[in-house]
Amino acid sequence: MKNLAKTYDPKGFEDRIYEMWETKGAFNAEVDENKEPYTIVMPPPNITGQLHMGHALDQTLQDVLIRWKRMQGYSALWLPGSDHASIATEVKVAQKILEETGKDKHDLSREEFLEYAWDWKREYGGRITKQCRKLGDSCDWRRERFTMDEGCNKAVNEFFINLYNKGLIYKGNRIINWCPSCKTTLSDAEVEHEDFNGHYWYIYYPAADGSEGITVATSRPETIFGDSGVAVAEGDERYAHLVGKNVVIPLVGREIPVVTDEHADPEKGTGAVKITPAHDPNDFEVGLRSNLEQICCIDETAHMNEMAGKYAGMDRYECRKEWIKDLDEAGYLVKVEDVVIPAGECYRCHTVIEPRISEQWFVAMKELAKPAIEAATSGEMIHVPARFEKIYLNWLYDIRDWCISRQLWWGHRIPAYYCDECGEVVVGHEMPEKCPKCGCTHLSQDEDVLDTWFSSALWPFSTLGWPEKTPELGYFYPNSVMVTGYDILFFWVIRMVFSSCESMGEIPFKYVFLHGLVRDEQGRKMSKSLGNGIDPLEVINEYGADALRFMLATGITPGNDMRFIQSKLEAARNFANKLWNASRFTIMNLVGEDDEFLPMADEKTAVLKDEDKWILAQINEGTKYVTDSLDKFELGLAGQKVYELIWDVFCDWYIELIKKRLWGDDEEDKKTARYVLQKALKDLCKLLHPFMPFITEEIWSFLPADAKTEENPDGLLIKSSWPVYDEAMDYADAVARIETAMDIIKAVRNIRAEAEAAPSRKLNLIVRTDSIADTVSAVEQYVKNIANVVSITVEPSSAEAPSDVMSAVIDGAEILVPLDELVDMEAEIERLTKEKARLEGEVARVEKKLANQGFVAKAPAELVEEEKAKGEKYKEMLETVVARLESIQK
RNA sequence: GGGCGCAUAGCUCAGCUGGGAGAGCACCUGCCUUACAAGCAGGGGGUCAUAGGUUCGAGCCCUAUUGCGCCCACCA
Repeated sequence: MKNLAKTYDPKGFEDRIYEMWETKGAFNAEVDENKEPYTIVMPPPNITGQLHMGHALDQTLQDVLIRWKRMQGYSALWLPGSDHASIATEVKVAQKILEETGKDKHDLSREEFLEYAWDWKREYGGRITKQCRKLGDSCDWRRERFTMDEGCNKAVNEFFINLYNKGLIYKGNRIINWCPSCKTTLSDAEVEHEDFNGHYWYIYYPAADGSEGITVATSRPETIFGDSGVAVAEGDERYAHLVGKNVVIPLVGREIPVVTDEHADPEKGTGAVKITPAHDPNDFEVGLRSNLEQICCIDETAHMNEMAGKYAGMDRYECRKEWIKDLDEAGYLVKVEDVVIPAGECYRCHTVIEPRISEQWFVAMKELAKPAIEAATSGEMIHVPARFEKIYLNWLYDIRDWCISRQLWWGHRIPAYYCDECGEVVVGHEMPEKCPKCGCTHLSQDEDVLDTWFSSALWPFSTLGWPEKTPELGYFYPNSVMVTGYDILFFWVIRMVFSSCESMGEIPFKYVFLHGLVRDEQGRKMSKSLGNGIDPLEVINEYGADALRFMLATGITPGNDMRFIQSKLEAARNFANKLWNASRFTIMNLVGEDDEFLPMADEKTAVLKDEDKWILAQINEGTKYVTDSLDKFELGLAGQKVYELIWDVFCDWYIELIKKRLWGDDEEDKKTARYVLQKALKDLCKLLHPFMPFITEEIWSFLPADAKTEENPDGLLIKSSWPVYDEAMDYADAVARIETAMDIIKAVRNIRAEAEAAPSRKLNLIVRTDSIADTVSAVEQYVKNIANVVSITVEPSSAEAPSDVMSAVIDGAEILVPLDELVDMEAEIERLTKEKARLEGEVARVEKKLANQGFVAKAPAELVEEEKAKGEKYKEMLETVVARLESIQK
């Protein structure tokens, strides 16, 4: 008979479903003025990478949002792409060239190298986007972009030229962060600060005139060869006699002036600080103020140059060792102090940064930062969670100019051209025919490329066609939300904001939804070097994409790191299995021998029973909760709620409540039962679909289709509509009756377990009640069906009770179960005593609350009433338990 | 030096605007009950890091302390 496969095996359908979606264009988003746009552009993964858990988390969150919004009727665009990752790719390609040909990168011409790089891109660039499909990403692949494709290239040049023409991009000789290993400059954001165990070496510089010299402390003695002065604080009497005079660099013999400068702090070190303008950002500033020489002594590979005399050619650290030894031997090393030294590292290769003076391109940030600050402070752009706004703003308040030129080949070449004759700089889309200044026809383009983040900064609008005024740009911009890790807030988010404000005159996205890192089971960061990374594809292979997605999206708090917990993954898989089996049950009861659907009621003809109303009410409330949670980006809460609705509500109760009806002979009622069963399952599939798209679509294909619409001619779940909360739904009475039935059933189960009465043993119940006799009669059948009860006798509480019974008390009634030989009076007394204590506690708590004048006077009246009602309820229950105990003890 | 996060059941974590402590896993007991043993039913387990404070009422708000982690920063 037509049904789902006997066992849940995601491998059996995930790929097939994805292919179907793609074939049917289910992810395609169009400019449609009849719909509201909803846009997410995917943070472009690096073409060098493989899909890792970070991507899986990032993309799952995006896919949940985009699928949800698509179902809500938005024209939901999720635009995918990849990043050329300038440094990372260049390093990888260079490695490959070395391995394959034994040649160094510089043995090749720029053009030859780039050919390799493009080959590499063609071969591996699509790797991640292929892997994304395994995750179920519902991207509009027709619109896939690459940061170095023609359009992005154009956007980059346009942006650069605009900023240059406004004077916001300039070329300057400044001290910059230099990575001696990647052999390129880095922006401040790309430098990570680490603490190292180091030393202060105190070194004596004799005075040139033979008088008392100066001792300075330094953590980097190898920079002494680049010293061009010693600074002391103005008015520091210890050194006043030397200000304006020279001291001599020991062993080197070069004379350098002693100057006063605000940078020198009498409290620190010896109060005198050596100044190396070419290798320290502070010293650079001091040098400018006192007009000191900029002497470079370390080359771009972090080796000493000719300024270091006999140490020339040595690695900076090797030199340090030798140099200190020599200074010590010559008597200039005064003392050594152990100390923790912070140092900057390259964020890619972790080599210690060497500050160098160099002519580079910069973006002037002060003005550009203003609208980005305004975007956040005005509340126009919202950070989720809110605490990141402060971090965002602090960075912007202290922002420094952004060094954007990189000494690499792979990237966007800087659109600046130099006249070979007069050196005139021309910035433009193409190389000019001749120099506008001297008319020379020999010009050459700047050799450098731009920081990778310069192009990704334009991602929210360059991907939609900017600088062209495309319909897409008009419709899908600004983006609705940017979903990304908090670790790239500075690299990327901030730069997108100011770039967008500058180019589009508008913020790039309304919400910045930041998530944390996926850590390993021990809480460590997943990293290549630790080898503790977990491959999402392997997880998908074993557990299915749905399970992985569900694990990643639930049980998390926005902005917090999460751990990859195996048992959580299994729980998610088990949940999928549960839904699978519940669906099999449903389909089994909907489909006849002939594989056709059995007759079913519809919304109008269904005659709903209490449990039908109950499940519909539960799903209705659940829909509101899930929708509200998603609105607040609380994906974890939303997912948890769907889990409860499916497992605890639908499977544990509703299916049990209607089984006998489905198998009975009341044909009319069966039609209603079938209708509600499939309606409930379909709504639950809708609510779960953003989280577990594959299994829900597969199940959906076996269920009776909702009317196919023009929007959704294939009747796909992915294109169906999100359930809407129905405020008018009022099934309170039915819900109350079902809850009473559940109370009785639980009481019976409890007693059965306690008495170790076999599930097969049929029970007779006595329900003693003075208040809810009608309700009990109304729900009798449920109790009989589910709790394996044969008869229920409803009596007033004054009636005589049989002796060999076990009992339980519920709100409004006492449940008695005659169990003859199984009744263990001692156990019964113990249980009742415990229950009595619990109820006494409850009563005491309520009474204390109500005796508190402050509570009665100040708490909301509704709450006070609620407490009173509870008090009554517990008192009544307590009385019942006490009476039972007394009667037993007699 | 500045800023932030986290401390809740044995483990991993939820707990939204303050109003009777939750989940999953693990553990104990009983079940192959015709959707599901990746399951069903029942059960045990928490002074919500510590000390104060605000409040009728605090896991949640305020202050301080302790421990762990993270981010930023040009200390010789």
